[in-house]
Amino acid sequence: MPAVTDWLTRSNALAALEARARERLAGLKAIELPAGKVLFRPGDEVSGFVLVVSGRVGVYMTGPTGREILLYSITPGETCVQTTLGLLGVEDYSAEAVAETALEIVVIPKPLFMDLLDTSTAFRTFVFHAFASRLQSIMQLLERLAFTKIEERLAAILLERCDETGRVRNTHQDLATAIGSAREVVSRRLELFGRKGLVALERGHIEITSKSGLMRLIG
Amino acid sequence: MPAVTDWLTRSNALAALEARARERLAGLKAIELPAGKVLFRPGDEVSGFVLVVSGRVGVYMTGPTGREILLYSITPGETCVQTTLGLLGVEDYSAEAVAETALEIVVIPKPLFMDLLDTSTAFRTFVFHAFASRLQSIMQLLERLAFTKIEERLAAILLERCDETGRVRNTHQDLATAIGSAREVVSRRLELFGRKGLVALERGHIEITSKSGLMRLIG
DNA sequence: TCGATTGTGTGACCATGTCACTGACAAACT
DNA sequence: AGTTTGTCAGTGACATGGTCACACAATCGA
Repeated sequence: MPAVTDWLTRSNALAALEARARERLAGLKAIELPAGKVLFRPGDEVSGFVLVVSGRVGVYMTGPTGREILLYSITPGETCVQTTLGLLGVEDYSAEAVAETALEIVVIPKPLFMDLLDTSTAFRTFVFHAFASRLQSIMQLLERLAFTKIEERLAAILLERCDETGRVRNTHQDLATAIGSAREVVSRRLELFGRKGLVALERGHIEITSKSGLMRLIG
Repeated sequence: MPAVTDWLTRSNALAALEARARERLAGLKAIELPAGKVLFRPGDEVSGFVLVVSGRVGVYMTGPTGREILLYSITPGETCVQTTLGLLGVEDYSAEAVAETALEIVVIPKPLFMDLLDTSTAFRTFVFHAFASRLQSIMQLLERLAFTKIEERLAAILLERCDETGRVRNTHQDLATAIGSAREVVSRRLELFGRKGLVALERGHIEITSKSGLMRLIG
């Protein structure tokens, strides 16, 4: 068990919080979770409002054939709207949240959450914005899924996920999930990219050899 | 200009509103709009919170090829989350809202909206629930788009949109938009349904001849 | 070292979206 | 009535993408 962390101070998401609300939250400890831990599955009971302090969570939807789509990632300072939906009494649906790195999270128990919503303007604003921007991002995902070609989505995700040296530490399957496609499709398209000299393929990762070439594919 | 309507009384969405908040809203008049009116387009300024009192609004997203998807419909007592996003300062994206029938709407000006959010628990709850259930429905749409076959989506929309006698007063294009597909695809699939004896095709509408047959396709 | 697991490559096939048409029908106009 | 115009539906050809069924190579544990 870690020492009580100063998550409230570190979390700039709640920086604007009033002193009174701050006091109420001060007692909560951040919980540490290992990478790979499943935060919730379809049908789970929701016990509180989840705030990610450090690390990254992926929220996935799985189809009947086993194909998966990454709905969104939760980064530090963000919350899991899925659980918020549950707290507000909306039935949930089939999505799964997985810790993609080691995590520190804070769980605000439902009664405290409800109380803060009523009493803290800053907290309310925070929750509203979280909702709004998540809705926004889901709509963008929908738009990409419905209207954008694989080639473009793939190029975009490669550029998004590469490090400074241009290396993308993802398997083809990871990339396929991220863009809502199938592994085989990604493999084939990557091979094409390879033949065009845009990338070099290795087992488990990809080297981008022409960033500008990929960027041209996005427009 | 219609007489001041009693929209607040008629709208059971805000039935639980406190007396004080009710007073603030009492001065607002419902606005009547004709069918076909475009409520907003991408890039429009948002002046207030929109509540539909009667009629139905369709919110569509259009792709570069001209293909359209119905994101959701707004029915009486519901709000347009798109405008709410705007009010909360989230940039909006390319969606369009069209009156599908004649409408009565109420627009709560931004300052009053903000004030109600701060002072009325019931109003806040209403807005939160609106957000939550819209997010929910958008996710379901995403799920259908990503994982469900045309046949199933088409059968579902036919059953959803038929009247008591089994007639669906929609063109193939309407149905295609509703399920996020293309007109030609819907035409072909409908012809197949016809050959199987599930529907009879006419110009401008469709007669369902075997409800149970369509239901079997959904599962 | 020997499986077992994981990541990738491939071919075949089906479902769907797109393009480019055609014709059928209905409302409006002369 | 005939003509025009616009909407709606049917169709063939083709490209893209998802699914299935494999093969094979790299990696990792026991």
